Amino acid sequence: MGKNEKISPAVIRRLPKYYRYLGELSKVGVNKISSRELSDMTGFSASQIRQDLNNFGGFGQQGFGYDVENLRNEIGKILGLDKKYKIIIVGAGNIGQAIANYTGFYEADYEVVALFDKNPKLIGLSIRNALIMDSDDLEDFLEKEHIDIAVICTPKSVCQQVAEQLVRCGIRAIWNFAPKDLKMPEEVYVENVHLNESLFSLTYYYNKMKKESE
Amino acid sequence: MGKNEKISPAVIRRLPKYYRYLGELSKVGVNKISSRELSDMTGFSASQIRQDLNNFGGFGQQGFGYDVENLRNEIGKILGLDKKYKIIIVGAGNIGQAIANYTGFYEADYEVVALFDKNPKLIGLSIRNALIMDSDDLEDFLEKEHIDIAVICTPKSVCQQVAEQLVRCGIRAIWNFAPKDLKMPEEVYVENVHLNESLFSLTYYYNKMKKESE
DNA sequence: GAAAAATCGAGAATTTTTTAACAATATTTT
DNA sequence: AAAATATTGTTAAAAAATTCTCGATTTTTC
Ligand SMILES: NC(=O)c1ccc[n+]([C@@H]2O[C@H](COP(=O)([O-])OP(=O)(O)OC[C@H]3O[C@@H](n4cnc5c(N)ncnc54)[C@H](O)[C@@H]3O)[C@@H](O)[C@H]2O)c1
Ligand SMILES: NC(=O)c1ccc[n+]([C@@H]2O[C@H](COP(=O)([O-])OP(=O)(O)OC[C@H]3O[C@@H](n4cnc5c(N)ncnc54)[C@H](O)[C@@H]3O)[C@@H](O)[C@H]2O)c1
Repeated sequence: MGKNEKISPAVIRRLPKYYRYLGELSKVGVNKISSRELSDMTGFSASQIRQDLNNFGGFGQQGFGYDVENLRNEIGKILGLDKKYKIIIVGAGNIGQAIANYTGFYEADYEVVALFDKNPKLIGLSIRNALIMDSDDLEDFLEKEHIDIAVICTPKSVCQQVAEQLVRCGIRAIWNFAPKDLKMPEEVYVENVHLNESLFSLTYYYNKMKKESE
Repeated sequence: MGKNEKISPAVIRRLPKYYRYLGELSKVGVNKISSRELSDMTGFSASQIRQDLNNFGGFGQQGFGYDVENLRNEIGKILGLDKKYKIIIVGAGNIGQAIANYTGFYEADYEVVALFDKNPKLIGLSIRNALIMDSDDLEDFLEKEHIDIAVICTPKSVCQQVAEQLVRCGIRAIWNFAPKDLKMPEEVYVENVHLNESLFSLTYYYNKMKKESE
């Protein structure tokens, strides 16, 4: 499937956006799209879009454009959205519950199988078919069930030790919401959602704009 | 304060990370740090750290390093974390409530002043001193109160119209959690938190690693 | 107190990413 | 059916980001 070269992270982060727009187009019955039109929608340059896609193979047709449904499927396959993923969430507080409650990852087949917490008041409750379990039972659970992705929603004070426990039990993909960089072995991929950093960037640009408009 | 050139977004996104590590160092009593040590902690190269900081002025001392507390303050000033910000949240569902409940933006002075929702069951409730108000009262509220940042936590179907309403009422900074790109005039800064895209990237790298380890 | 080591800041070199150019190919028009 | 138009894929050029190098300066060692 495509070329063997290393694909830059910037490319990978643009793919989900293409995928989303293609999904919207598909939904409203558009079945052909050019890189130029996609550029107008996404804000990325047409050239960049073509370049990005050609990292993985030629999905378009010269003189014509791209078939919306086909391109969407191809990008989905590249990202792995054609497969099913089982997820657990560790830390069933504000963020952990919000994610468990979320039904909008529909585009792909993600299933939150269980949550884990150490707070006895939460243990035993359910969120959309997923039970909140005692975090003491985490290791036993992971021995029995195959889980693809673990979401860390604990306080930052314990996120590193939780991550290490997860990795010991075979987890290789972590979605980390705690504001700390996990130190992990190479074979584990960590995707951080650092909301503080996002808000701080926003703050910088907010102030910059205010200054400029003075 | 520093030079007039345009600073790249990549630099701005690294500053909050430096700021966080410096805060941690400060807390444990370290008061001197070299770009080399900061490199070991953050994973960014020492050269890049020095280059980044020199966009804003020379905060270090040759042969010595950087004063932790001083550098942290300087980065804080660059980001604008020395000022106070009033925030409202539109959409008091899962994510909106999670953010309102969050006390971890402590590093700077952010205050969630109010939430807005159209669900009568939510209107009137309070989250940490912030009242959930009727979204019909949003415009009146914004006329009276000065708000710096609006957080959009509504379903994506209404996020564009909500954003337009906010901008009409003078909002210039939006933190958007809805999975859609807002079309906004130039003078409005939008910081997107697109969790779907983050999860899709994670999925790509998870699959890539699995393939490589086969 | 002189020599050695550490370190920043600045500019140069390198690498990576993005944009532009254009030949090849498909569609549409006349 | 020929000409005009549209559009991709690919290669080249340009721009941007990162890393390297090194002189200047401070601290540490002997
Ligand atoms: N809520 C937000 O808006 C927000 C924003 C930015 C970052 N974060 C980060 O996300 C994480 C979660 O935030 P939150 O607001 O949901 O916090 P929270 O306090 O609501 O939830 C944390 C949960 O983790 C549980 N927990 C603690 N130790 C545990 C352990 N060892 N094993 C399993 N569970 C454990 C707690 O019982 C609690 O239920 C934190 O690291 C926070 O800094 C949250
Ligand atoms: N929860 C998650 O984990 C998650 C993940 C990714 C993206 N998101 C996005 O974040 C947004 C919020 O998600 P959520 O899970 O909190 O949803 P939610 O349904 O829990 O909350 C949405 C809230 O918005 C309110 N609302 C609807 N229309 C409104 C309007 N016109 N004005 C004011 N309020 C209005 C609803 O009454 C509801 O309380 C959505 O766009 C969702 O796609 C959420």
